[in-house]
Amino acid sequence: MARKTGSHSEITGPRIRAAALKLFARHGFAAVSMRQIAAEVGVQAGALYLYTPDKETLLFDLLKEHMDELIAAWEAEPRGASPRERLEAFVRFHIRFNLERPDAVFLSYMELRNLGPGNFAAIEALRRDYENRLEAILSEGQAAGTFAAPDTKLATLAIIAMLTGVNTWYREGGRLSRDRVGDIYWDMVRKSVAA
Amino acid sequence: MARKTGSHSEITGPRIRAAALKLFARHGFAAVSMRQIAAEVGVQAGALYLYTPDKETLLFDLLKEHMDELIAAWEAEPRGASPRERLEAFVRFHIRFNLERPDAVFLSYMELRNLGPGNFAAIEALRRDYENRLEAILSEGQAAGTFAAPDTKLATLAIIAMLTGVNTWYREGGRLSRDRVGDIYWDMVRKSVAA
DNA sequence: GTCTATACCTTGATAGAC
DNA sequence: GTCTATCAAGGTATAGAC
Repeated sequence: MARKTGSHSEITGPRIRAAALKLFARHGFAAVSMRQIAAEVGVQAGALYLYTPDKETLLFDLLKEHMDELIAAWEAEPRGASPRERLEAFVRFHIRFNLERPDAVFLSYMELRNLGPGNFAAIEALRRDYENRLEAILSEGQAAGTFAAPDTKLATLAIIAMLTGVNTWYREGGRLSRDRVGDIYWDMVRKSVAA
Repeated sequence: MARKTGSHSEITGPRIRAAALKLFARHGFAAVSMRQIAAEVGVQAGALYLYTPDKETLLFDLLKEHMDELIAAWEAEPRGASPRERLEAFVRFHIRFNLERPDAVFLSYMELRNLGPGNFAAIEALRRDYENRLEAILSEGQAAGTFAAPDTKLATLAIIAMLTGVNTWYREGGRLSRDRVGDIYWDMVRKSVAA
C-alpha cells in the first residue's frame, strides 16, 4: 500500500478488471464509480485510464472476454455422438460453467444496456452464436426423431433461461451438489423436448 | 407546460410513478436522475419530494405494487379442478401477465439490489409467496401421481425462470401470437414434469 | 402544490509533477 | 506507472417564495 514507484502494468491491468467485475456485479455498472474501482485495486482513480480509455470500454471488455471464454469452453467440451448425448453435455456444461463465474454471468444479462450501439451489437452477436449451437443440437435431434420440441427456437431460449436461472438461487454448501443439480435439470430438459 | 399554480396531487403522483417505472426499466435505477424523472413528468425536481421521501422509496413502491398485483391477479384467476389444469393455468397466466407489464417485470428482476435490507426482504417475501403457489400445485400433482418432477422446489424455480424468459425476446407483431407462445411453453412445461 | 434557487457532494476524465 | 490536483458537469435533497 502507498507504493509510489515501480512498474506493475502486467499485474494492475488484470486486477482492475477483477475489481470492476466484482463491483459492477454487486452494485450495478452505473452505481459504481471509477474511484471505487481504484480504491478496491489500491491505486488512484487517474491510474485507471492507463488501462482503459473509459468506463464503458472497461465493461465491454469484461463482457466480451466472458462470451469468448464461454464459446471456447463449449467448443473444447467432449462432443457426444448422438443429439441426446450432445444435449445432455450442453445442459451440464452450461450449469457448470455459469456457476463458476456468477459475476460475469450476472453482468452479461444485466448491463448490456449500458453499452453503446456498436458494443451492444458485438455482445449480442456472440450470445446468438452460443444460442445457435444449442438450437443446432435440437434441430438435429428433431430431424432424427429423438426430440419433438414444438418449436426449436423457443425451446432453445426456454432451456437457456431455465439453466441460467440456476445462478439466481444456487448457494455453495446448500442442499444439493452441483452434479445433483445437473442431474435434476437434465431430467427436466430431456423430458421437455422428448418425442 | 409552465403551469404555475393549481393542485394536481391526484394526477401528478401516478404520473411520477409511471415515468420512474419507464425510465428505471430503460436505463437502470442508478443511471436515472431525479431531474430526468421530473422532466419526463413536466415538473421541477423539487416537486418529486412531495410524493416520495427519496429515490429508493420510489423504486420500492413500484416493486411492491407490481408484486401485489401479480399475486392478486393469480388469486383472481379461475382455478382448475386438477393439478394438471392448475399448472396449465399458471403457465398461461404467468406469460400473459408478465407480457402486459414488461417494465415492471424487468425492474423486479434487475433492481432488487438497490433496495436497503428491509425493503429487499419485503419484496423477496412476496416473490417467495408467489413461487410457493406454483410449488403447491406441483406437490399436489406429485402426490396424485400426475407429475414426476425430480425435485418440486427446483422444478418451481426452473419453470418460473423459463416462463419469465419470454419477456426477454417476445416482440409484439412477431412470428408468434401470445396464445401460441402459451401453447408452446405449456407443452414443454407439461412434459418436463410429466410422470 | 409547484416553482426557483441553491447547498453540498460525487462523478468521469485530464494535466503535469515525480 | 502512479500520484496529486483539478475541472466542469451533474447528482440528491432542501428552503422558502408564491
